[in-house]
Amino acid sequence: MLSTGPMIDIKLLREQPDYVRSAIARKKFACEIDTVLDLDGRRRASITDAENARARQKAANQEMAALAKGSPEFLEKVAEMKAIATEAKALEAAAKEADERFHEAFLGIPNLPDPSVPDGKGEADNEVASTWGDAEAAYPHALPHFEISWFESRIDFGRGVKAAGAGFPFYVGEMARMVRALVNFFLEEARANGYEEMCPPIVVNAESATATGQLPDKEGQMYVDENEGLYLIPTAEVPVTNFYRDEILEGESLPVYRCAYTPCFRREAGSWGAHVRGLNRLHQFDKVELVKWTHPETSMEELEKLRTDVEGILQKLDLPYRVLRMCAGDIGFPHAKQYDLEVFAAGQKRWLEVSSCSNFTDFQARRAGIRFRGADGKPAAVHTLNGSGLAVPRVLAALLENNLQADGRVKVPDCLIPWMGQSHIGEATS
RNA sequence: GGAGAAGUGGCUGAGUGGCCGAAAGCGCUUCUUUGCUAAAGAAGUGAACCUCAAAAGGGUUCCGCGGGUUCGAAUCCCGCCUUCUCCGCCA
Repeated sequence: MLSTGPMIDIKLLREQPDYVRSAIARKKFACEIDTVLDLDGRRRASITDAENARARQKAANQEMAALAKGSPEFLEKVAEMKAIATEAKALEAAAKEADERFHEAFLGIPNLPDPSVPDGKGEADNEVASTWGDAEAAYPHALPHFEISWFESRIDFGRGVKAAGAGFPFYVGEMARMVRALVNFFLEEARANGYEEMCPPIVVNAESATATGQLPDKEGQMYVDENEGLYLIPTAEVPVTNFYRDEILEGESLPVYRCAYTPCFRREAGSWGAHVRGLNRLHQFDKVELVKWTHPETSMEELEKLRTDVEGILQKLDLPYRVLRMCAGDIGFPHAKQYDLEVFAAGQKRWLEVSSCSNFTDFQARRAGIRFRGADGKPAAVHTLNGSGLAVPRVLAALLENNLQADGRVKVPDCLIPWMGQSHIGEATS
C-alpha cells in the first residue's frame, strides 16, 4: 500500500511508549509520540471497520454470482448491494486517510540512539574516543591552506563564483590531479577492505531521499530539480543504500560491502560564516562513501570495523586525527550511533571533520523496505551502515597545511605518489 | 522528441466482467523410491496490513502506478511510469 514503511518499529512504540519517549528525548529532535499513538489507534480502528464492510460486500457478491442475471432476485440484490457498496467505499476512504495521517506523523520520529551513545546536548558534549598521530607535533611551516601564496591559482574560487557561485571552486592543473589521486587512493583502499565499487546516479527521487532519511528532515539541504522531482545527492549513501530498496536479500549474502565515489552537493543553507573559508565547506565536493548491509546482530561490530577501515586510510596519509563518539544530542535523525573522524589541520589549528561512520540499525531499512530472509524464513529488516572513506576537500586542506615545507611547496604523501607521479606540488617561494 | 507494442507470482506464460491470489510449466523446499549422481513420485512454495496475549486460525489488500465505471475489475475507461521496436537527436 505504501512504498515506504515506518522508521522505527511501531510495535515497540505501542508496547513501550515510555522507553521510546525517553530514548528520543536524548536526541535533539522533538516529536509527538502521543499524537502518533493516537493516530495509530484511529488508523487501526478505521481499517478494521473498512475491512469488515468489505468482507460483507464480498460475501454478498458471492451470492449474486449464483443468481441468474436479470432475474427479479438478481435485480433486488443489486439494489440492496448499492447501499453496501456505498458504505464500504466511504469506510475505505476514511481508512486510507487515517493511514496516511498516521504515516506522515510516524515519519517524523527519529531513530532511537543506541544505549552506548553518550548523553549530551550538542557538539560540546561529544567524547573523544581516541586520537592518532601527534597533533602537537611541530609543523613549523604550516599555514592555513587558503593563505598559501599559490592556493588561489590552483583552486580558483573566484572563477568558480563566475561559473556557478560561491562554494563551487575550480581545481586546476596539478590540484585537479590531486583530487583524482585522492579519489583513486580512497577507492583502492576501499577495495582492499572488501568493498565492491559502484558508480551510482548522482540524482535521486523523493522516495530514495525519504528512505535514507534526508526527507523530510533535511529538505532544505539538498539541491532540487523541481521539474523532474530529482534531488542532487548530498552523499553517495542515498543512491547506494537505495540499490536494494524494496528487496529481500538472502540471509547468506550478508554482510554486503559497497563503495562509491561521487560528487556531493549540499546547499548548507544558513551555515555560512566567517570561519568557513577555503576548502572547509563547499557546496560541491568529492567523496568516497562506504556502505554496508548487515545482519541486525552484527551491525555494531560492523560499525567498529567500518571505523577501523577509515582510520587505516588516515594513517596511510599520516594525518593526525581523533575519533569522536557522538553524543545523543548531536547524532543525526536516522542515526542510532555515530563516530566522527576529524583530522588536524595544523595551519588553521583546527580539527576538520572528514568522515562520519554511522549505524542506522533498521531505521533506513524499514523505510526503504530492505529485508533479508532469516533462519525462520521470515523477512526482517537488515541494518544499514555507512561512512565516508573519505571526503576530499578537508583531507586536501589538512595535507596542504601540514605538509607545507620551508620552500613553499607541499610534500605529497608517499601513498599518493603512485597516483600523482610527483613528490611535491605548488611552487617554491624561496 | 515522433510513431507503434507491451507491462500478471522467483522465472516462462494462460487468463476480456463474478466460480482468479490467479491455469500450466520451470525453479525452490521437504519427503519417498533408488549403490552414488541423475531420474521418477508426493506434498509444499509470495508480500503487506488488521484481528489474536502469542502461536494457530480468521479477515482485507496487492496482476506496473494512480484515478474512474460497476452490486462486482487482472479483465472496461482515463492519466502517469517503465520497457521494447522503428524514426529523429546526441556523449
